Amino acid sequence: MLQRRIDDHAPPSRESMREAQEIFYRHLKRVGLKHTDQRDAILRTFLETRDHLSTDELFRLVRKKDAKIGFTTVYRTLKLLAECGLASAVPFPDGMARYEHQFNRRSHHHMVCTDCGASVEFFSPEVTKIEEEIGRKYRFDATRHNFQIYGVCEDCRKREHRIG
Amino acid sequence: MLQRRIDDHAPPSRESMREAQEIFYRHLKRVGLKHTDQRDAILRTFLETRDHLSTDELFRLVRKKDAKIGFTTVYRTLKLLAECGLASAVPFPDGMARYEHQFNRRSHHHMVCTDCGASVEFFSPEVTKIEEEIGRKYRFDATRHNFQIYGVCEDCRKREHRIG
DNA sequence: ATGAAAATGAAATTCATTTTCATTTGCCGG
DNA sequence: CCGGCAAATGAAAATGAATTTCATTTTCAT
Repeated sequence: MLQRRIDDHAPPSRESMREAQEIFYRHLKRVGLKHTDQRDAILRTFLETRDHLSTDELFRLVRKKDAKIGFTTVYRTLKLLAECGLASAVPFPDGMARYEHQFNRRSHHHMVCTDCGASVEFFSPEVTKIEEEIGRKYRFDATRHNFQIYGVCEDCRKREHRIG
Repeated sequence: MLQRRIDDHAPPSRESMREAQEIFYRHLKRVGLKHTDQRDAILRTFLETRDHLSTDELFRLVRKKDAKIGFTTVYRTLKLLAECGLASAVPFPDGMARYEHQFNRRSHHHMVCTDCGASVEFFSPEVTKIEEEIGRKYRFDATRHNFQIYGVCEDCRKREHRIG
């Protein structure tokens, strides 16, 4: 099931695409890795996509552009993107590792429909405040947090009502 | 890595143990399943343990009490416990399915140390308030939420300081 | 007690993830 | 521009948690 993402973010401009590539290349150089066409293609595909992608889903999208790119390369590149902060894992109830891109995105959280899998982003500055407070209180060096709300979305509730 | 849990909850009294068993048996009856010694032993072991257990970890604990109980039965029983609300999955960075028991526990969340894996519970009624607000706003029938803060705990920070 | 339905547990299977390895490619020095 | 070496690639194999299968045993309503 594709985890459709309902959000407020625009497709990336050529500008921001280049900016994200810069970040990626700088990271590669820093850890002594090389710049390749495959990594380029994978980054571009990833940034263009709004959904929460599993490795396999990203692989399928990449393959449409260049059938010679293998699953393993997509898998490894996704890890690199996560390392440099361009991608981050989002835990979904289906248990598969899913990533969303984080470039130029403001802090947000997800409501996930346990029925159809759709996720709606929401924004709550309070959540970030709680992270800070708790970190201070427990002397934890808090670096990130995870907040998801699970439930049934309006569409699914209506559908169930019609059927039931 | 065992996910040690630092919390405020007491070991279950004989009283509350029986209460939890009641809930379990009622659930079994409702879905037409049977009461067995194995399920009993697994529930008891689960309730007595404070850590966040993977299926395998619970299996090892159960096996100490009764070596004849198989992994499969533990796996299936854990699912049943989750179904009737006595157990709930907690997503940890190690990616394995981990459960904590929910009987007589007040709503809480976790700070997870990404270094040593320890988790500290914290309580924040605001988080529950946010769940309600967001649910109302987006007409989502919110049933539960997930909130974890990741970071480095004080002990690990000190240890790293000594080494580095 | 009896028999139908469910439970058990060892083994097999599934499937996402990760590693291996032979080959190809990027890139730094001259 | 060239040589060489470290890294990248990708197919295939390995891993390992989660799940299913199935022959046997147990529960429980009658």
